[in-house]
Parts: sequence; structure tokens; C-alpha cells
Amino acid sequence: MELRHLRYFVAVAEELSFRKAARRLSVSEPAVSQQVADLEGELGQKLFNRDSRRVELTEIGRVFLRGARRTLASAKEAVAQAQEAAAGERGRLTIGSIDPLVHAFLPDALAKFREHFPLVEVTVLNMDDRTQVEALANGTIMLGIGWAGPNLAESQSLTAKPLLRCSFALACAEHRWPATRGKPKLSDFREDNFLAISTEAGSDFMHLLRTVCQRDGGFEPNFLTVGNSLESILSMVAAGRGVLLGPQILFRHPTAGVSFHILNGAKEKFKMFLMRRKMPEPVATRDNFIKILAQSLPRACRAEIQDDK
Amino acid sequence: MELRHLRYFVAVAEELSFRKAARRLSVSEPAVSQQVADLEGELGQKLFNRDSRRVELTEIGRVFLRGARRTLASAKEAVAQAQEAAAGERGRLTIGSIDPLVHAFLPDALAKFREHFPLVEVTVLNMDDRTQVEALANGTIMLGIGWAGPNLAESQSLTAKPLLRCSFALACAEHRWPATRGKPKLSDFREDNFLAISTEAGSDFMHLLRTVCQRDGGFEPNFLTVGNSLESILSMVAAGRGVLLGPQILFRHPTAGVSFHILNGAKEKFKMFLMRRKMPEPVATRDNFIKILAQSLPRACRAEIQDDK
DNA sequence: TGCTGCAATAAGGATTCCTTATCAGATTGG
DNA sequence: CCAATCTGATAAGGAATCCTTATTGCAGCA
Repeated sequence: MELRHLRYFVAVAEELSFRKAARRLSVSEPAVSQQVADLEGELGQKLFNRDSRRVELTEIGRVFLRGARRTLASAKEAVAQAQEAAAGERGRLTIGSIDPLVHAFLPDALAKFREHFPLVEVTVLNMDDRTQVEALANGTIMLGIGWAGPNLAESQSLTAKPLLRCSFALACAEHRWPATRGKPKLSDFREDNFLAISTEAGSDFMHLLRTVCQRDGGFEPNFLTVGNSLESILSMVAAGRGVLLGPQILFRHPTAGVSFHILNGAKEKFKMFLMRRKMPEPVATRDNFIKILAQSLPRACRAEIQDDK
Repeated sequence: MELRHLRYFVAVAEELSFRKAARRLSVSEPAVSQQVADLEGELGQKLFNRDSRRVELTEIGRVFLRGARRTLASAKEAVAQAQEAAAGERGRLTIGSIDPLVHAFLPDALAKFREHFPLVEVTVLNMDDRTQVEALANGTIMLGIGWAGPNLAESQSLTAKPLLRCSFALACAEHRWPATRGKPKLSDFREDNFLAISTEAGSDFMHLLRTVCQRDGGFEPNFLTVGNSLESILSMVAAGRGVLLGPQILFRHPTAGVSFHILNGAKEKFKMFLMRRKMPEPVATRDNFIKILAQSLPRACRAEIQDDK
């Protein structure tokens, strides 16, 4: 049985005439007769009563008509959904990302994406850079957001593009550095406690922060790992328990009692990268997401990512 | 696009190999390659990434796979439903019947039928014999239950088979005819009020009852049309408002205060007939129903209807 | 390097599908 | 009442397609 049989059958059932059906299908009448006869033979059941002047559906034909229409509609819908998938309006999108950092911008981007593409099922998996590389290779994720970047990527059949480039910034209690004292340097906080944003997954990130302190401040920071959300740590900062060092983008929303200081002069910049497979195939959902992700970053932080598709 | 394309595509998607898919489909491998390539061409989208060692679905292919499976399942189900329809387990059954009479046996038969064939949509339309003939001709009903029978039927392209044949019986208040007085004759009630079961649709039926009284009792009955249900009329009978004449089958359930008397000696018998088209097609739901209907009649009342299919 | 397994491609043959031509039955019009 | 016409089924030939075998190109493996 083929869809042609169903198309011909439905046409005859709707026209209640083989000739009219043939006209509608732009074929000759015997073609329709034959196909319907074939279908009846395959089912082992008559679908029409032809009493040589009028054509009418049998009761079996009436039941089968529903199924035939449903099947044709299903086929049509399958094609339409494939087109939607090609436009990135339907399908899956799986992203691997590093948890504490992406909180600064990923939720916004995901919300905006969901608004534009409600039919796409988005999955975000938390994993470090090395795991992302694996997951990209075996197809578990389509896009990796991390900061190891080119080091890991180019070796494999992956590409890494800069996503974000910004200065580090420091948050401290307002009274810790009154506005009258001008711009602080990182070394001004060498004696403060450096609050860390999360216990786990912090190892690599804490290593990065330590490097920043060493290279730009010339001191060894005194870390204090407390809290698990940005908000809870910022409230500790406001209370004077310590300071928080992190990428500038982390501090987009003002917090009562906390002042933010961008470390412009520092040598170290914070960078993040998008990793993806050098796929033979453009994945529309992924590419749509990258566009939206770029737009939802503060202009100052964007790195160039719009160049290739 | 044909179902073959979908079958081949699904096979490749499940095996992730053109060769294995070809083996499963019992065709050579190039056939599968070509069909899948055709399908991709028609969709304008690649469904697989073939990177010359492994075959994997594209995201579009993943979306289309769902639709393809759904479509194939729908086609399979359509065939299965047609087979069910052929067995009379699915479909419609439309019956035309005369209201006051069929209450005696139709509800039981319908309930039993619904038990055996829950997927059949049964419609019962109330119409007199002449309307039934029309409705049979244009396909509105598949089966007519009436009592005009052969007179109307044979002229058209219809057949009428005897369904039911029974004596008339009379219901009266118990004290109206005490058990000690033996069997009553119809003429014993010539002075009583004859309650009629319904105002409308009663015209033909009342005419029949009048004929019975004239031929078997030799009197003109004094009709009183009251009530619209058998139960309400029987309660009136119990209260002594009158008697109720009708086919024996009408009085299957004993009622407090009412005694029933079968008019065995009467010349007039009550008959009902099944009418149906001399169809080119056996309608399975109808034929199943006729069997059940026959079984649900009291043995004494059945006429021969099991002979033809 | 040669071997094997895989998918794509080319070309020929087989199947099927559709076409034109014709038939049988039934209704319509003169 | 008979010809004309419309219906769907059937037969046969041609066209399109689908599938086959044979071959190529590519990648991993011994």
C-alpha cells in the first residue's frame, strides 16, 4: 500500500465518481479504477458499491476513509515539521555550559530564545570544558559554552569562536571603598576575604581568579567558599564579610549596599568561547540560538561571533 | 512522497546503516540509497549525515522520523480498522424503528449488542414503515424494524424477513378478572376503556388494535389515549382506569396489581418484519445485530430469520 | 600497502503505472 | 423505442519508476 492508493481512494470517496476524481488528480480514469481495485484487493474488502450508475462508500470504506485521511494528513504534517526543523523552529537544542559563569547571561538568552522558538526543546547540561569536548564529539550537545576555548577545540574536529570578552570587576561593601577615594586597584583588596561563588565546579574558576590576583595584584588571595548563589554571596559582600571578584558581566544588576569596581587597567581579561563541531550540517536551532545569545550580551562584552554561519 | 520512502527512511534511521536497512527490507543497498536521496530531494533537506564511515540522523531527520513513524503507524491502523469494520466490530449501525412497539425488545438487544461490539456507533431513528422504505433506499438507515413488511418492501429493491410473530394479549387490573373465572375472551372487555400507549405514531397502531377488536371480539373499542410510557399506562391499568391491548411481547415483566391474559384463540397475530436493502454488500454490523436481536427475543415469539446472511 | 566494509553512482532490465481504445450497463432525449 | 451519452471496468501498449548488478571513492585496519 502506498500513499497514492490513499490519495486516489480519498478523491473518489469525496467526489463519489471515478471520472471526477481522475480529473481532480490529473490522470485518466482507468488509472484511478486500477489503483482503487488494487487497494481493495490488498485489503480484501470492497470500499465502494458501484452499482453501475452511482458510486457509494461501503461501511468498510467509510471506516477506512477516516484512516486514509488521517494518514495523508500525517504525512503532510511530517513534511511541514521537517521544514520547520530546517528553519530552526522545531527540534532539539542541547547546550553544555559551565554553571556559575553562565548564570550571568544564559537565562536571559534562553528566555528570549523560548519566546522566538517555543517548539524547540532546549536542554542545558552543566559540564566542564573537557566534558563538553567529548559531548560535542558524540553528539550529546550541539553547543558548548566554556572558557578553555581554542586550546581544546582545534585539536579535535571542533571550532571555537570567541563569545565574550570583558574585564574583571570587584564587588565590595559600599563603606569598604567610599566613592570619594576614586578608582580602586585590585591590590587595594589584598587583605580582604575573597568569597567564592560555589564550592564545586569552582576549582578551575578559582584557579583563574587566583591567577588574576597574582598577575594583576601581585598577591595571593584569601579565599572563603561560602553560599551557592550569586545573590546570597552579594548579600554577604554587603554585610562586609568579604569581596567578590569576577567577570564584569557577572555584576549587571545593582545591589543595595554593594559597589562594583571595574578593573580596567588589569592585564587579565575574562573570555568565553562557543565550541561546536565542524559539522557537515548546519544545525538551525543552534545557529538561531547563537544569534540570540550574542544579542543578549551587553554590547561592551560581545566578541565577534556573527561572521560565520 | 510515498509510504515506501518513509519505510526505507525509518529502516535506515533505526539501523543507522544503509546496508543493514537494505537487508531488513529485502532489497539491495542502492535501492535504499536512491529512495532516501529522492526523499531528501523532495524535502529539500538532508536527513542523514553520511561522513563515509558512520551514518547519523540530522536534527531535521530526527524531527521527520517522528512524523514518518506516526504516518506509517496511521496507515497500518487504517488497515486494521478496515478489517475490524469487515468483521462488524467497528463502524456505524443505523436502524429505523417504530417507537412504541420496539420498546418491548429493542433496548435489550441494543444493550447486548453494545456489550459485544463497543466500537460500533449505533443510531436508532424513530420512523414509520413508509419512511423506513425511503430511508433504506437512500442509505439513511441500514435496517428497518416495522410491521408493514412484505407489502411495501418487495416492490422496491428491498427484502423483508419475518422477525417476530406472537399473539395479542390484554392487561387488566387483577380484580377486573379474578383467577377463578378462567381464561377471558377479548369480547369480555367490550365495555372497558382501551388505553392507548401514545398519542402520536399511534395512528397506525391504533388502527391495528381496532381491527383486532373488530375481527376477534366483534366490537368497536373505546380508546382513551393517555400517558406516554408503558409503565405509566400499566399503573393506570392497575388503578382500574381501563385495559391495555397489545402484542404479547409487550408484557414481559410482571406488574403489581395487573394480570395479563394471552388471547390464544384469536385469529389476528401480531407480526413484525426486518427490512433491508438487497445490497450488493453485506453489512457486517447489521448482520451481527440481527443475530443478537433474534437471540434476545423470547423463543416463542421468534420468526425464522437466521436462514440468510 | 593491500584489504575490507561502507555508501554513492551508472547503466541495464524488470516492474508498475498510466495512457488510449474498447466494452457493458444504465439513463436521457428525441 | 432507439440512438446518444455517461458511467466504470477491461485490454494492450508505452512510459516512468524502481530495483538490480557492476563499479567507484573513501576510510579504517591488519
